[in-house]
Amino acid sequence: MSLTFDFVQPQPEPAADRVTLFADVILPLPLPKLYTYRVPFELNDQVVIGGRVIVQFGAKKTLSCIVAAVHETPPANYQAKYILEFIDDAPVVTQPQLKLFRWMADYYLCTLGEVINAALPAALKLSSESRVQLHPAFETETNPYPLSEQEQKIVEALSTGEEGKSMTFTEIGELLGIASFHKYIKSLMQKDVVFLFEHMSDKYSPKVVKKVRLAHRYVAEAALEQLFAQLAGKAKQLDVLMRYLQRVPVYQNEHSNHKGMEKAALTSAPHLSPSAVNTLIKNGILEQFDVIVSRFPMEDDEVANMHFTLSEAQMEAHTDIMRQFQTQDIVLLHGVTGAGKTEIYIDLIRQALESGGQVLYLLPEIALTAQIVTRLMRVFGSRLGVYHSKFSDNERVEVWNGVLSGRFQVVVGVRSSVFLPFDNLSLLIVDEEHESSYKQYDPAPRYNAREVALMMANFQGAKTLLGSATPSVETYYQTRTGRYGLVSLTKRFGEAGLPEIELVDTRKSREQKTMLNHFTPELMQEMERKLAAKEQVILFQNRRGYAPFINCLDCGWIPKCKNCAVSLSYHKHAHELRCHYCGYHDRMPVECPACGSRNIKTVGFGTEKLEDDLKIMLPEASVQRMDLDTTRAKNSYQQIISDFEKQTTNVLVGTQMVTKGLDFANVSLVGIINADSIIHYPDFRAHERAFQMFVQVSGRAGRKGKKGKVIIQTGDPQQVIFDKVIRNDYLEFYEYEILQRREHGYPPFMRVIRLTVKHMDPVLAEKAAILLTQELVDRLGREAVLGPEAPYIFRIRNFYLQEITVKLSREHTVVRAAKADILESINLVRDHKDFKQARIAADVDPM
DNA sequence: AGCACGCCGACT
DNA sequence: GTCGGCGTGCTC
Repeated sequence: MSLTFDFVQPQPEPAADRVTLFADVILPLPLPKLYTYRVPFELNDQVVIGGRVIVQFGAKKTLSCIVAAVHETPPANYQAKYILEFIDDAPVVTQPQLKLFRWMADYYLCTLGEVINAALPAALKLSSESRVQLHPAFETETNPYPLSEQEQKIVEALSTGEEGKSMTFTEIGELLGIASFHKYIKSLMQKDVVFLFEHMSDKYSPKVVKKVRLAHRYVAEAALEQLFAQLAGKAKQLDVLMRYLQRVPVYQNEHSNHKGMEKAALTSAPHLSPSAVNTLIKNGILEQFDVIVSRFPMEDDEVANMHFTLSEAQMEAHTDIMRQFQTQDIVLLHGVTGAGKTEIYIDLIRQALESGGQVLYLLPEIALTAQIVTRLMRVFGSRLGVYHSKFSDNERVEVWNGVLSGRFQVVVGVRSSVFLPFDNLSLLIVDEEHESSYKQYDPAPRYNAREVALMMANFQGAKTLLGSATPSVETYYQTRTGRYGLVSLTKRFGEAGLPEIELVDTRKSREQKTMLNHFTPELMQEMERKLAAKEQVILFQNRRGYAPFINCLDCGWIPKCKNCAVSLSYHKHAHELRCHYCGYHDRMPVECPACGSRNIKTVGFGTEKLEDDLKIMLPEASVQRMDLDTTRAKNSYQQIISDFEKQTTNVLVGTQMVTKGLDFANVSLVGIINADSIIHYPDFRAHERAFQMFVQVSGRAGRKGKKGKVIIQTGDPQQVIFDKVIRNDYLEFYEYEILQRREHGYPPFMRVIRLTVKHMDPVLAEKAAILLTQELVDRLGREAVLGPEAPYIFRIRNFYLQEITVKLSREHTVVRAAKADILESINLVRDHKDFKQARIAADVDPM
């Protein structure tokens, strides 16, 4: 039910001997502290910690917020306002959540309001909107003021329909078809024709299905016979009626009529006339009624508890994990791609459920596919909730409420599912734990879901299994220190051997002029061979668009984004130049705006160009591209995957999206088109990321017994990292990388906090950053602070950037004290009169 | 985050 | 002379 309500008036002053309660509320705003409101005495028993209340904040705003605490201490320096309304009689945010959210705000240097804002599905955040209603005293006949045509329209709309009808501003805008209608409302208010009031509404609306059933008086057999006689000659209506009786056995069981059937099953049936259905309803033969249904329809647990057997290696790993859980809260399952980690997870989840606890299974967004959901559904049936970013708000609220009510005991979800109201978590699984997409980069809270989930597991006493074929250096280090357990699964499931990896030197090919567009002859030949054998190919290129920039060959002109310090990428399909940082786009010029030349060339290449080239070079093959641009729509991602699965497409070209979790049995070749751009990235994690990407994408080659092949194109095959990729030697990579980290003082040995100063004015950005650095150095010491420095892309969305990196020892007390110092320094700069417009963001553990 | 209060340019 | 720009401060 969509609950709507208007505000109650503030309560009168309570008598002195009565208990006066105050509630500290979390406003969904980036404010550093909680605000204290007074509970109207009559409603004392309605305050619920974790429940939503409505308050007036400032002169105009009415907001819904969460009660964080209730107490009897009146604020010393100000008069608390009254809470206007209580929405929930049970917590929407539970105590364990509040504890976790506080930890998040603290750890990630943001406000509780920001955490709440990210946590609550938008549909749980009430919005206030102004509504317009006809003044009760208004009558058209007695109205002394003349009304304009537009005003007349508004009055008409408000007086049609039931008494006291109201409209929102948006509705009025739609009615008049113009944006600037406020003047008419203002004028109508002055003439006492309408008045305004504030109205809050829950945005969640349950899903309703229209059903039909036979009107009661026809249910008896005799009455039915009579009805048939009555409808004789009305063939279409009789058809509908027959179909209804076929589906609902009214003859055999009169009670079955009560539930009826879905109206859509009649109106959209191929041989039935929708208008005949409506005629039957109009004539009172069928009656229509609404039923509230779940957005996650689940027949029953028939499908559930499907069993499968683990392989011997999986069994062993499973036993080992359970054994380690006896002494260890966190275990890393290091299993090569295709080793069958998912079956182990499923078995552990089943076990956890049997003991009565909740389970959270975290996956990166691109790995949470229909494949995995279907698989889990078959085992866990209606106990499984799915939390995905492409879900609508209403769907998210249903998952949220389902966890609260206990309907969903297992949730498989993406990053944001760490916000769900678990209170009895017994198992946490973080698959692909090394994934950087677990980290939210912008806006605040800049949290890492893996770390938040680990903290939640810690608070609730749950065991955690981290899974990866290429664990993050930080996580693997913890297994070395003994803080995490370790289980390794090194054999691929079902006899599939590891792919053969070949390095191909693009520099040599270029010198010999044997390159075919961006393909070496080796890769080209291999592709042709595989396609001839009716096998599939995946090509990985970590850059979308057609070309990263275009260039006038006569005057050297390169189009740049007007908001950011980057060149514009050329997107051929849209025939546009686009900025990948702010979304700015412009038509592709026919001639150079600087010199008028038509001699404009594209430079470099992205997925779109590869796709284009391949369509010409391999005319027989069907080529599909998978990147941010081709997967924006809700189902396009799934469509691309299923086309590839069905082998409608032979070659899949894509960005990082193709590296994750896709299991295609027929892929025998993976090509990495430009390995160098991934390795040479100005960041301490560049090698780790490169290693992970290469190994993950290689894992796409060869499954179900077929040995796959991987071709890596590089200008420098001698780089150390390749050697480890080729031998798929994670350990060796780790040993090499951990030395670098120790030597240069990076995680896991040191903790990094990145501060970014943004300002529209480049000079002020730099000055603010220098001041911030000075403050930090004063508090933390010179050696802890690096920068300030303008990043490689020094301007984004018209803001000039400056970065400061703080490195801290990992000791808890040090970090805690340092964070207080950092906050103090930031506030100092913020309060400085010259830097009022500077924006400062802190990113704890950046990735 | 909004929104109000407060000081400097282009208009009736 | 005013209307309105957005810069700064506050919201229990």
